[in-house]
Amino acid sequence: MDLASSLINWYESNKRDLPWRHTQDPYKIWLSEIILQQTRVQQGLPYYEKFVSNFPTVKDFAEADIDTILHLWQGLGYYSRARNMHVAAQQVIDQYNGHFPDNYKELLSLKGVGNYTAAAIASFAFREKVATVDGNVYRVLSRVFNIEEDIASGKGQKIFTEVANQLISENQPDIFNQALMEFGAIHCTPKQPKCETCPFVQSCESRLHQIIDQRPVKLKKVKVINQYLKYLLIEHDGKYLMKKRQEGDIWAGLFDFPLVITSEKEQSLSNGIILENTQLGINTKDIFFSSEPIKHLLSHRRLFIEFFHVKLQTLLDTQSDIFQYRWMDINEIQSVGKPIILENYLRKNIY
DNA sequence: AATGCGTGGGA
DNA sequence: TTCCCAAGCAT
Repeated sequence: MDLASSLINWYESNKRDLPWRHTQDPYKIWLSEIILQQTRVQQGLPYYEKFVSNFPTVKDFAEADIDTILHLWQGLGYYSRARNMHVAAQQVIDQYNGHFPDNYKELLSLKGVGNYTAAAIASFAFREKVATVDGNVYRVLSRVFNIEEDIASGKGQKIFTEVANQLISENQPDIFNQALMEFGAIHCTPKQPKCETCPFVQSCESRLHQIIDQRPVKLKKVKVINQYLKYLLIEHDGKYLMKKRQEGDIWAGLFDFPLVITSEKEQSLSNGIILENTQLGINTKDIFFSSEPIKHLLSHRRLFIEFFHVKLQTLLDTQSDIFQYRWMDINEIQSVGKPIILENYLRKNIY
């Protein structure tokens, strides 16, 4: 039996029951694929349910307020996915008359839809014969065929895509795609793959050479930098000063408090530094409480975060609006998307 | 082509 | 604790 057939057999008796496998609605497939980018099923599942029930159709999604979408996305990370989805939903309404494009090529034109996601929607919603090449596929193929090419390079991605399209089942391309990814996700796992019960153990080339743990080859290493964030929780009359984060940095589109960022650990919080960072005339003597530093890890940064509570003696004379600051009460703060570290701190200390 | 973009879980 | 990562994409 060929690899595709064995894989499909394995899939039929081992697949997980996931909600997006019960629909052919391209909108719901798209939603699930975006949510699952760089995200585990367990983490993404509740978000998928939330979004489907809040926005049953692409039209609902397109007409929604971006702040509402980001609030629902809160905690899932990579927030550009949500912002891009909002744009893409409007593309579907405006350019495709509300009907999802039904082929790989046109799907690629949607914001936030790249090679993998376009192939996934084309395959699962429209049965187009195109291989879905994701991290699982890289891993399985690199092991079974002992492919040494770096999966992060353009050349590598081309090679793996060709191999996958070579292997894809003629009659059931969609099932084949699901099967290959599912096999990587729960059987041919990054660590401790279940080789003992693997249907391909006899022919797996990297297994034969005992180099499973060296596949796939991934050369790029992310550089992690330290940053020290000092948040100012400026309170007056039950409201706090906040502003929406702009594009070009982490948490774009989410709301947060005025803050001072330093790259040095032992930077004291002087009036000058606060003024320089926030443009606000806050005086350190108005700080009545400061928290212990909290460590927050991003894939590319190590953040050490402190919270400084400020009670204003007199209302700020600033024209806050020119810096896009807003006074927000607890209800408003709860209703907008914020970095998870803020949500956690607020739940513990303020709400 | 290389880099930036979150969060939570497991070894 | 630290590291690696989990169904990528835009620039």
